[in-house]
Amino acid sequence: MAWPIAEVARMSGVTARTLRHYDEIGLLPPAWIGSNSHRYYEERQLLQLQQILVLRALGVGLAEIARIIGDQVDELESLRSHHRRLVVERDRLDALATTVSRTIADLERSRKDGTPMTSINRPENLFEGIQPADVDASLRDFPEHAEATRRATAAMTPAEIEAGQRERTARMVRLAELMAAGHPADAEPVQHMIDEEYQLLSGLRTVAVADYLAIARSCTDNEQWSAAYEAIAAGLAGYQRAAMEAYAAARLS
Amino acid sequence: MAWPIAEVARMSGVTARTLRHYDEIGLLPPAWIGSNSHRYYEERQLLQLQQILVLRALGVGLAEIARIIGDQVDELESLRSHHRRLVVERDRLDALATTVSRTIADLERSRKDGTPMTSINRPENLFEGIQPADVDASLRDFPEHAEATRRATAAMTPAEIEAGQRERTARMVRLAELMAAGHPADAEPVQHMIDEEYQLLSGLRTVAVADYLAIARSCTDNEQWSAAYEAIAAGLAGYQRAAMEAYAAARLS
DNA sequence: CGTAGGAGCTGCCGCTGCGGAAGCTTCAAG
DNA sequence: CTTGAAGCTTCCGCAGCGGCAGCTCCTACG
Repeated sequence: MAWPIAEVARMSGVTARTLRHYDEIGLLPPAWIGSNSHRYYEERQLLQLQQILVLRALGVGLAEIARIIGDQVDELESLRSHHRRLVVERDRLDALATTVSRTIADLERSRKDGTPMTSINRPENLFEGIQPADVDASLRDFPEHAEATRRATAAMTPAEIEAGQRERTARMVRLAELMAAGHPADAEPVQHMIDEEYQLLSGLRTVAVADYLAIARSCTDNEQWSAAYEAIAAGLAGYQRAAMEAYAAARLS
Repeated sequence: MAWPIAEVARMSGVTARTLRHYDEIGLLPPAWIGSNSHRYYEERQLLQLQQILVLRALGVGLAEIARIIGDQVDELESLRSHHRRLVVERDRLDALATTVSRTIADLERSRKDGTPMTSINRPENLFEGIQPADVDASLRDFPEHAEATRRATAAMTPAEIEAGQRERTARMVRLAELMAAGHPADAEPVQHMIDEEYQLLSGLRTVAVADYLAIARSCTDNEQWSAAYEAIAAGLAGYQRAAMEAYAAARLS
């Protein structure tokens, strides 16, 4: 008992184009191919198609589905990791929605009052503030770490160093957005970012709590650093310091 | 005061590639282009870039950002609609995560007990159940609506009719998934789907509450219909009927 | 017996938002 | 004079198909 492609399409609710696509990527080849090169599917293929559709409805990617079908991985295990991804993505959207609604409220307020909004990233300041050199220059305040850092950066390609710099800048901008959105320094999304930073930092060098707090102080006290932060948004240096101190108090023994 | 592309990249935290891309799609052309065809950006462009990055961080698509920048639409209004999209997507992921975790629990249980799971979509039944003809045949039960429906379908192209059939099938499969996931018939996700169905139906023909309830009864009482439902999953016909009746009770005056 | 229509096929372009790399020019420094 | 850095354009790739063009093949109808 074999069915042509259009029949299968009608039965399963997907288009024939999709079935051809699944054949093309090797996810679901037909049972056999007629002399006129028409695709014919049998029960086994339909069963697999149903499994594919269920997993797809659960948001699992086709590549992942292919691995599950091929029995190379455990369905339960893969569903569990997929669930984790779903929850993370949901939380991200949730935080995003919160930020957006706060932005909307701010905009409405500033339209009514004429109050200007917190301005992020005046670029002329950005230009003055974030010179690549100042990251290195700031190391002078931590001579005992300079050596470790130098060794770490020496092992990196220029491209990696570039990328690191970009990421630091982007991170500061994101932090400024959170600040502008009205999150207090100890709010969850902020602390989540600070945690990421801490993980990166502790990957680079061993960092004691006292050292970490010293770095936090430098955000406002070190001229180069605070200039870089303030160039992005007024008050950002103090905000970063407060966030780091809250992080140390809450999560570092 | 003009900055070359790499400088802007370092300042803003995006790559030069991204800036070129934004130029390419017309989102952010540079202030001017040098005789060596190098791109140079000035303050105005940097300010726009910051606006772009903020909106992008809020998850707004580049096309939408372009319209906002071009002042063709109101930023507030567009943010509001974006917020709605975000919430919808978040809720979708939330429901998905719930379903996945339920699926995981079911799988774990059936592995321990050897209890079989609710089976969706045995395809051989699907084949018997969902013949395109039966949708038309079922109209015999509603002669007073047959004419209206015939007129509506006559105005559609064959491709649209095809698509409609596929969508109905896909909808039934989704409903079966919700049922298998353990949602009661009056649960929110189920009722949401039923509402979509109702909107589609009332777009096709005027439908009174009594008629709607008659249709609900047909799900189990009409042989063709119930066969189609049961072919997808055991108990689906009764589930659909219960969901429709709950919908009528809750939302139709 | 010719032809029209319908169902199938292959193959290519399009969407989003870039990343990555090849292969070229141009400019300043050693 | 040569090297290196920085810029450029152009193309391929990613997920998951949708939608077209242009071909073949089979059946039914006049």
